[in-house]
Amino acid sequence: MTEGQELARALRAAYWAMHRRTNALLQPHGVTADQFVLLSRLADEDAITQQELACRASSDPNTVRSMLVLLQKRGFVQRLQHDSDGRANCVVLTARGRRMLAAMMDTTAHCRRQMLSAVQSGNTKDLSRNLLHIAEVLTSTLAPKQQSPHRRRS
Amino acid sequence: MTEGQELARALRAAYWAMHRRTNALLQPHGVTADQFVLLSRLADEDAITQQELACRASSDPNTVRSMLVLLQKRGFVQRLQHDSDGRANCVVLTARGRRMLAAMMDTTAHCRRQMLSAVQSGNTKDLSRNLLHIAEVLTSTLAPKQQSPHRRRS
DNA sequence: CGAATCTCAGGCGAACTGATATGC
DNA sequence: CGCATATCAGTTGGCCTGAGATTC
Repeated sequence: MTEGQELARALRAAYWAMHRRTNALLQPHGVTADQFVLLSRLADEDAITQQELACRASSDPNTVRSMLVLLQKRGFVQRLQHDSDGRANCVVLTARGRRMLAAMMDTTAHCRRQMLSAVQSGNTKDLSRNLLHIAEVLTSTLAPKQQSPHRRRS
Repeated sequence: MTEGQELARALRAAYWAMHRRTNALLQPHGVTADQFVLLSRLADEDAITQQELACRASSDPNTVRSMLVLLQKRGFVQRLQHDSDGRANCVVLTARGRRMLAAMMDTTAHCRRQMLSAVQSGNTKDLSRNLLHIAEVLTSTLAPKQQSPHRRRS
């Protein structure tokens, strides 16, 4: 019965170790680990809405907005009007944002390599899939009525 | 080369899913997920120093202190003078703290079960070990000059 | 002496809540 | 109309830094 606790503890330990290490590595760049996550997720697929970005970055729309405002001031991202939906914004990486992201990727490459090498028998795919599955199970049951973590008037 | 990013992303997704879910479950108790972690780690081995507790909870001494002050006000923990070391405090769970912890454990039991069931082929031990190994690798190299911020000197 | 442990003050990024405006 | 997306204001818990006091 303590297996669940062990897993929870290990998950927390691994995440915070990664987070702290990334923050320390990125400090010279003047960017936080969470901002790095946003830029990184944004590079996967450009021109997505803030909500979509929040979903991919395991964050929420309000937090993403304030972070984007900051990143936009520094010229890393740009928010454009959506073509077909007047409500939405399209977030895109600027050329400067891409250069910065490349530099950050380089800085943190060794850290990622360390993480991969720490996995026994090298089945990192399994590890990632299991983690994603855990996330899936826990978020899908967050709001029984709807999946997205949005309020609903009762 | 993107495997490291996938792992990092999956790790973040799983952790935050767990954290948000736990926070939501514990909200009626008036306790946060991080406070739950502290009490839980404290139940493993009572009467440990704040620094040791910070290490086990993947946190830092300053944060642990402020959290303990809050938990002490509510009567969940007590901080006593260390027997042999005048500098250190011994943190112990009160009877009320143990009752609250038991209630919280009960509330979050289903969540932990969900996490375990989400792991394919049921090798949760491997998963936990891999995660702990990742944490170990990343923290041991955090400060090249001095080992981990709170490690016991042999 | 230096090193370790805790306390205290302060700042800050990020998560969260709630309300509002606007477009679907 | 309801619903969805984004903005804005404000609060909060927790992470972090740096200082100081005390003890080993």
